[in-house]
Amino acid sequence: MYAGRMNRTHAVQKVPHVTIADVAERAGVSVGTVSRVLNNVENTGADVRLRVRGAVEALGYVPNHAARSLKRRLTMQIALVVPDLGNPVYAQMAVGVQREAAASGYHLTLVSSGGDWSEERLALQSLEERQVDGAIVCSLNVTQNLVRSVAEHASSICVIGALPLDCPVDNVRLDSVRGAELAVEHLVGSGRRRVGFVNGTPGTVPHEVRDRGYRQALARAGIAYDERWVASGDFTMTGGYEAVDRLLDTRVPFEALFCANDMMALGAMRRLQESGVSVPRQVAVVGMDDIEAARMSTPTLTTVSLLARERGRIAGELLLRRLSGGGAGEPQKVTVLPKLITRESSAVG
Amino acid sequence: MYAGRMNRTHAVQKVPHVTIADVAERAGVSVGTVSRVLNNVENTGADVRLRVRGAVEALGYVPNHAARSLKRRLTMQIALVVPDLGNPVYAQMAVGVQREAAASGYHLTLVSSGGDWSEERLALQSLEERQVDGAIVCSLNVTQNLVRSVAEHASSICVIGALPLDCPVDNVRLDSVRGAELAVEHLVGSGRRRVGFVNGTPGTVPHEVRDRGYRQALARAGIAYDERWVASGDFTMTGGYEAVDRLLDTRVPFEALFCANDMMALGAMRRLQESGVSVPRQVAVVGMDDIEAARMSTPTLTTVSLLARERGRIAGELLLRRLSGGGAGEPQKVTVLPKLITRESSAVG
DNA sequence: CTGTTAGCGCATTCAA
DNA sequence: TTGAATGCGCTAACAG
Repeated sequence: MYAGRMNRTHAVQKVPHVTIADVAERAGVSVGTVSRVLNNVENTGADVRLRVRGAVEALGYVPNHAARSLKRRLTMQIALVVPDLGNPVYAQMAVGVQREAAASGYHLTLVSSGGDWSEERLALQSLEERQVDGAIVCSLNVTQNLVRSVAEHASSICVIGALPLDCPVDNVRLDSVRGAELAVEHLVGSGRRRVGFVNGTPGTVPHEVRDRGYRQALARAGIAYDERWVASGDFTMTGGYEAVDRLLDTRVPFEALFCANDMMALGAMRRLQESGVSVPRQVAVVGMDDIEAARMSTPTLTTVSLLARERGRIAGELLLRRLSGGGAGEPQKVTVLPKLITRESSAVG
Repeated sequence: MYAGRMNRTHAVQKVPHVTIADVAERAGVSVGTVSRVLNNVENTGADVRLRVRGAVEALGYVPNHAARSLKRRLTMQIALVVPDLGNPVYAQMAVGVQREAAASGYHLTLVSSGGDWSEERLALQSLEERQVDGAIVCSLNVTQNLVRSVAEHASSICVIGALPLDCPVDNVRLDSVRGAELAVEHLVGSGRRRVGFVNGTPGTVPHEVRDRGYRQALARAGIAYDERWVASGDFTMTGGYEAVDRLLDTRVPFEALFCANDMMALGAMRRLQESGVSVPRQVAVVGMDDIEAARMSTPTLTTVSLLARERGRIAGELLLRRLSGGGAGEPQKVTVLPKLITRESSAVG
């Protein structure tokens, strides 16, 4: 029956919120003056300024964000919507955006949509609620309508990734076809002409894109496309492992291997090594993504970085520029070129 | 001289903000009623409810977050402060918090402090500005004073990691000593008694902690501590590689190796394999962290997970519970036990 | 059950 | 240069 005294020990003592009015009183000026001093606006008398600053200090005044937002119609917050924060790619993207935002005094709100389209909708709604001044959306599910509806609300928005044509919003995209080309060109450039290819899940966009890059690079090098060099995995390590299994079965020799992503490349290398095939001496391998594991495998994996952090940084830059410009201006489109990162798995000799 | 027409094509057409008053007028009711309907509060007439909902729909009304926050003194936002979002550990932590927050209708603001203490200060300030209702701080720099000052502002806060004694805030910590013990126990349990140890940078807390776990586990197994089994790296892959170099030089045989983190374990395995030592047949290896690369190495790496996501989840849970409880109640302390994840690098036989 | 009204804390207009 | 007054959009307390 001692319940009456429970939870009292550390009870929160409500610190009476000190407002701009308290500061004004203490400094012997009006609230308007305090506001002006705090925002360094208009000419304010040196003495008054000092008294106000003193009162702020003494009272421990700290401005109320909600009130300021309500009045200014600015939250100084932007949102980033990604499918899955747990995926290192998106985590890196978040870092890029965060840095850029922080540098401009903005805070970042993160929404991990889980690929769920209703979650995305929800996130964009918070934008409409003016909980944030703008948003960066990275998702495969951004439909034209979705973006349109938001854009019409006069909100600033930037999309990372593919976008339906004719969407009047800022956009950062990636030339992934060029990425695949870079990989193959690198392999061919080191004198290996029989270049195998482990692509991802057939029917997906990434599959399509990498296929195009692979074919174009070969064509440009004057090498005929041979489908016996090509196998498909499901973007997992096991998928890569088994794809090489099949490639090996055909007994068609190859001296290089381009894999649609690093995980499959790692699986592929494992399979090759288990067959006694030396990487890179007998077969050079190149992956795509530049995941952390690529730096730690044996041998370390040559790969094509898709520059997630950089794309995040650019998206942040575009969005912030738009915000500072009042939302006006032509939609900006930026295309980022992937970058080849050379490591041991494709070394020559 | 056509500047006058520049940037006009896509000029933002300010959609006149539709407010609760507009809805009220359209529905033929008062603003109070609209507010009640929107918040499902008190009994409202079915017909009125319908008319209001209709008006909301027709006008495309969306509540203004700032105004609501100002009035309710609640932002429905919480913050997470981590040293570096780019570090997968913290990214995972963020995922844990985010999930928990989203489930309760809260948004997550992320602050990557870069280990910079002033950044942390800044983050906590946004807390004081009532930009967020509460914060989770994960950092080595949380000083007692810092936490105290914030706690006094009646804000809810939860710290992940070590905390000065007597800090009256919620706290989630990790029993890392036990983590090291788990690793060594696993090794010893598989019949290997000569357990080498690659520790991290001497003089750091993680070094201290793992050392303790290593010694305790050995002692408990009745194995004498032998310093010739121990080397130190700097938590990098190269560090692990070179540490094994030294271990090999001493020519003191060992049949198992515990490494203070996965990166060093990967480096260690590489060095062992280059010396023709088979892992796990001749030497079993266990790391710590469970980074992505641990699942992709050859052999895959047995490791001790520090459960970052889980800690984030728990921290979120504690914070949200406190928020819903009005901030009152005893500070909660939760200790998470690391988890052994068995893979190929420590297989028996 | 619903309408009216008074602020929440601040920025900003208009006077002085 | 400064003070007074108004309202941002919404919730909640009070009347009816």
